[in-house]
Amino acid sequence: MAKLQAIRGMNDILPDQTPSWQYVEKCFQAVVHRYGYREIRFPILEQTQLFKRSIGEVTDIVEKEMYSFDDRNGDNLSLRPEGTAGCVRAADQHGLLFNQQQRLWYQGPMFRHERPQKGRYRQFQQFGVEAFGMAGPDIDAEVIQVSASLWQDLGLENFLTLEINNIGSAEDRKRYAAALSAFLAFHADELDDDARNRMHSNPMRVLDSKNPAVQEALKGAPVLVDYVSDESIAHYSELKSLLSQVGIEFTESPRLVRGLDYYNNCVFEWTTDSLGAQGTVCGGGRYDGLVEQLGGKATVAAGFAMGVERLVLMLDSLGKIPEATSKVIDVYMVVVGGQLAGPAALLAKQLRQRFPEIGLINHCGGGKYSNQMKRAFNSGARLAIVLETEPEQLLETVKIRHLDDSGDSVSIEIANCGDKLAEFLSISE
RNA sequence: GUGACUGUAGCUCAGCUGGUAGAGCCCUGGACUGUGACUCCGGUGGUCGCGGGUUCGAACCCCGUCAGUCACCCCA
Repeated sequence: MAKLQAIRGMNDILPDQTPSWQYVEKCFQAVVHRYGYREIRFPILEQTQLFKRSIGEVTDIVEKEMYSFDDRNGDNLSLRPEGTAGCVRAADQHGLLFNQQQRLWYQGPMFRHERPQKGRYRQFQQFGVEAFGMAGPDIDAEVIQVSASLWQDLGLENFLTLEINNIGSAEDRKRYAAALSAFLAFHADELDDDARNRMHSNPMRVLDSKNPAVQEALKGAPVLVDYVSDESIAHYSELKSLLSQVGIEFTESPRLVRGLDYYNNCVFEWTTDSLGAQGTVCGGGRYDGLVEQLGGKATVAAGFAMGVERLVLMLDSLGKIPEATSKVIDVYMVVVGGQLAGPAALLAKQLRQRFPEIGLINHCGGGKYSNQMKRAFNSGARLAIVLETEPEQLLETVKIRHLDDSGDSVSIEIANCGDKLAEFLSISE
């Protein structure tokens, strides 16, 4: 029978890797806790309609990247390609939004059917925060600060740069898109196929084309800023002032356009050049119209999402994962001779009860002393407890050996094993 | 979705122009040694990603397919 393998772009995270992940998860949770955000969990599967109505019918994500299918009832469902839509749906459905302020965070797998490459997978993990019910630029600044705090904690602050832009209100963009669309149509023969396809359906996406010919043709194109309302501009400049006051550096990128339709006014991205082509580690912004668009009472909002794979990749390549995170156990028990299985299990039980915080592996499966000792060293444990007697003899003493360069060992009565362990591991009870 | 490269033991790889597969590491048994070592001897482990085709014969050629890597595209 052919061997089964994982689905393309869906990764197994093996024991050697999980410590890095746990490290990032712990940092993230510590940061959002400091800012008073509360965790929300919502399903991986939603009605396809939810994503169409929030992310946008003509976005790449909805058009060609969603995992959609009919379930047994004939309902069309999709694996979530991002978190915001589900978060809004859940929060609104349970009455968390109307006339309230909410600071929420979530974490979990997202799914997009893209061609996998470095930092881009079909199942990937996102962390995100969403803040509801706060209209001023102060919450925009706070959301950005949350992300900046995480970079600080992870030691990445020098490897990420913040880009921001003001994309105006939905109304502003509608007027601008019409003007841009007309401009592009006039210059259609200077564009490539991709740009021509989008010039009516989603003209703003043409702006960040990497094709030099297209960029050349865009010279003289209408500029979004000219279509943005005064109110929006005031909000944006206040945000910039706030960021400066808390010492967050940023660059303004007039071409920064988010790929999800629900964003408005201030949007931002954190990018790095240490990841190859997938430089965006975190992206977000305001989405004041989304709640109403999904059928709720109008509620302003802002948030971001970050890709955990990309963070872990960065941390690994930059050597920013502390070594201690992969430490698993403290003590390895070497058991020579099958007749000692009982006494070994009993001693291990007693030690685990007395020292619930330490990790102790009781060697199973037999094997000769030297091989067990090798495992003890490779396990990363600090101490080995050696159980060994002549056949037919009672086990009265055990040996505790330091697994460092000294290799020192002491022989002690089994009853005193716990005391000696506490001393060697500096455990105060 | 497009393109380039790749896919041989658990791991890293070799295998010349086609003749049914090797090395090192790992694991394991033993010898030696006051005992994670070194050295020596032995052992386990592969339907050569999968499926077709060409051939007397394919890991090596052809087609398809799956997966990996990177880039385009897109985004976290």
